[in-house]
Amino acid sequence: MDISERKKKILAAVIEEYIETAEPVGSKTLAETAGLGCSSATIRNELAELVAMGYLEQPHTSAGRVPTVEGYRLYVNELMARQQLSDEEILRLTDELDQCLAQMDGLAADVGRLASQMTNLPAMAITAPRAVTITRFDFIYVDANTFIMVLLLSDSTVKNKLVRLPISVEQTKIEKLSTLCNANFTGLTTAEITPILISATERALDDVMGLTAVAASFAIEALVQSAQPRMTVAGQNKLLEHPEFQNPETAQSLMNYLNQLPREFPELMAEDTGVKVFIGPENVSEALRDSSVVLATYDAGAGVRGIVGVVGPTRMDYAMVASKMQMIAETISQAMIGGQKPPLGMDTKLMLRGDESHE
Amino acid sequence: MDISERKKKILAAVIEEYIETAEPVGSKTLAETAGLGCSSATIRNELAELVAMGYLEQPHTSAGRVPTVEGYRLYVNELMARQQLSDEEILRLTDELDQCLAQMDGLAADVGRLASQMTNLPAMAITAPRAVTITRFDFIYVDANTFIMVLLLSDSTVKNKLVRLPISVEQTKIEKLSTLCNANFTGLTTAEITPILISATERALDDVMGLTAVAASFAIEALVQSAQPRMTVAGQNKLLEHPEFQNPETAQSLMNYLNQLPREFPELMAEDTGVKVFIGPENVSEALRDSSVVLATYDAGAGVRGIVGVVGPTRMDYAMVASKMQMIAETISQAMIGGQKPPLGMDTKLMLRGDESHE
DNA sequence: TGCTGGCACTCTGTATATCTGAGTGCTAAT
DNA sequence: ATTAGCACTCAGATATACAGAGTGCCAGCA
Repeated sequence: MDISERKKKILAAVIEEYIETAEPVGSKTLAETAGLGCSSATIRNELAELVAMGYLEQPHTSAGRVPTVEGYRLYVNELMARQQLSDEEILRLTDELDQCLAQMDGLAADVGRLASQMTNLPAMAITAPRAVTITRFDFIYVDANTFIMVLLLSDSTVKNKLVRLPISVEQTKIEKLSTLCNANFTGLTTAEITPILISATERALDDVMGLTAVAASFAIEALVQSAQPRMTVAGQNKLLEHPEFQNPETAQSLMNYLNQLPREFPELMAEDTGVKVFIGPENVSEALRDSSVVLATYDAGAGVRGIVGVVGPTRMDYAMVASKMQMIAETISQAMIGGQKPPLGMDTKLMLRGDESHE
Repeated sequence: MDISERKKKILAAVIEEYIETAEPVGSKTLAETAGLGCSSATIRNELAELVAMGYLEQPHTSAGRVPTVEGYRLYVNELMARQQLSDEEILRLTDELDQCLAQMDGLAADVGRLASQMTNLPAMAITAPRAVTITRFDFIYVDANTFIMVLLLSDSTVKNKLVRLPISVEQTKIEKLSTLCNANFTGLTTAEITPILISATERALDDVMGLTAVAASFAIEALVQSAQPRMTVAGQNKLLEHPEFQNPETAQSLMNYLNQLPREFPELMAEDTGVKVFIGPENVSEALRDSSVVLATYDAGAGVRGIVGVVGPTRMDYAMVASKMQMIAETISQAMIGGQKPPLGMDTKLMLRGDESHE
């Protein structure tokens, strides 16, 4: 069955009104607010048909109409106008992002915080790094009992560790360790740094102090850590602001879910880019069946992908949320790919200076 | 006025009962459960006196009694028996701590998570580092356009940064930069690294590329970052489990407070060591007036102090919470001071190995 | 054929009245 | 001092009445 233009208009009006008020919306208010030139009776007829078509429903015989999942879905897919962000918002957004891009490590947390702040909803952020190897080992000899290990990873991040030894060791030994590590352990994945390889290295170094073991275990730790997606949840308090979570049980179950998310997030991992909206039961997880999730995927360069998303009531301002999430994702992608990786190297001001002097 | 032994017993019984049930407790239940050999009428008389003394109160004429702040205070100070932790709990605790001590950086977050988990309450953790200086600069030359800066700070942490240059630079230049930085910027606080000093260094290096600026700004950034206390909040979802936060508004205001805590936490900073209990209005912050806070201070070595605390209803199991917090604080202190700083260097297993070979 | 005004009907949420029971304070007896 | 007993109080639960928002449908109108 086809859906007429007017029905679409009415459906959109119902949804937008419901998003604002969280109350079932009736024919009368629609006739007054939405500017379609017809009376409440006509609208009632249309509403009845929209109910029959499955886009709306009534909580009970004499209440207004409430959107169904199908209604929201239609709205999100076809009807809603993606909101234009105000200049002020865009400014604020880029500003905040600049700050949080300053340190790569806190990225997940900061992006999440940002998304939560902008949408007034709880947000989660995941950075999903790809498999990584060690590009280069360096050992800085501090004193006879101390050296610093520095690892350059293939994704251009650097890890370090201060190592204190219970007994002294000569600098030449450390230098030899460096040569061996660079020869034996670079370019390898976690699995490829085998105990056999380690003990071979140990023999080559004539290592009685376990130096190789320190180096190797730190290398593996760094690789594992990099391979581990960082996940954070921010702004849980925002949940309680929405009337559908006034019931403490509902709120609690969702918060509990969010708090244990890190362990089972993979289901959320969208494969392709862009903004995705999951409405109510469209969510895989049981705990999200009464909520909606908006996810945006961003590209952090070097094949690294991240996800930032928010959770809220099915009645959420999809237009607003979706456009903000898209904006966040795009800005991050641009900053991290287009911007020649400012977070890793130097600040842009300096970059410019360098460019000028090169000119 | 003096408080008799029996009154103390009754007060403790009331509080313990109330902690369990969250309901005003009456004379009859008291006569039955608490094993003091007297009838409900006697207890009624005693209760009336306890009310007069300010340790208990009645929500209304014909309800049971509820502890007042003074009642809780007396209980916490004198009456409660610090709970003995079970072996299983101790084991679990030390186990978890071992894991989270592995990386210093996540310490605040992990300690918070741990405290929250063990007490079933929202927890916050703060690491408060003292002022720090740079002990040593190292520059690792990767290729003509890239080098890694490594800073060893006076608190034995290491910071690093990968620097990508828009134009090439010779290794000798980097080496000279290293010498100059070590000469000019080590041992200084943020304030002491002045623009004058920086530009002097710039001239000495004949620096047209802004290398000095990169180095200096990273140095300052590292110092500032170290000086910034790390604060986290964990387990906010636990809040909703307690009946006093069933009212969404109460819960929300407290959660909002917790979420913005990082900006105004200093008031919480207890000056001296040990476990502290703040009951209801004893808290400085308005938002905490209806809740209680239990704080434990731990010593992370090198003068670094941290705080871990939980927030909950005034009706909380002080005995349980206080002993667990104390345990957490003690374990961390021991691990970080007694244990020769395992988080910074090598794992203990290795340490032992080293010791043996030295023997 | 499609729109509209009108009317009877339905149903929830709120307000009001009633009831129940836990718990008290007090008094008189031990 | 302690206890048993009794009348009293008050919050919370249950039941009832009420108002209002919204519907469905019918009959009249363009």
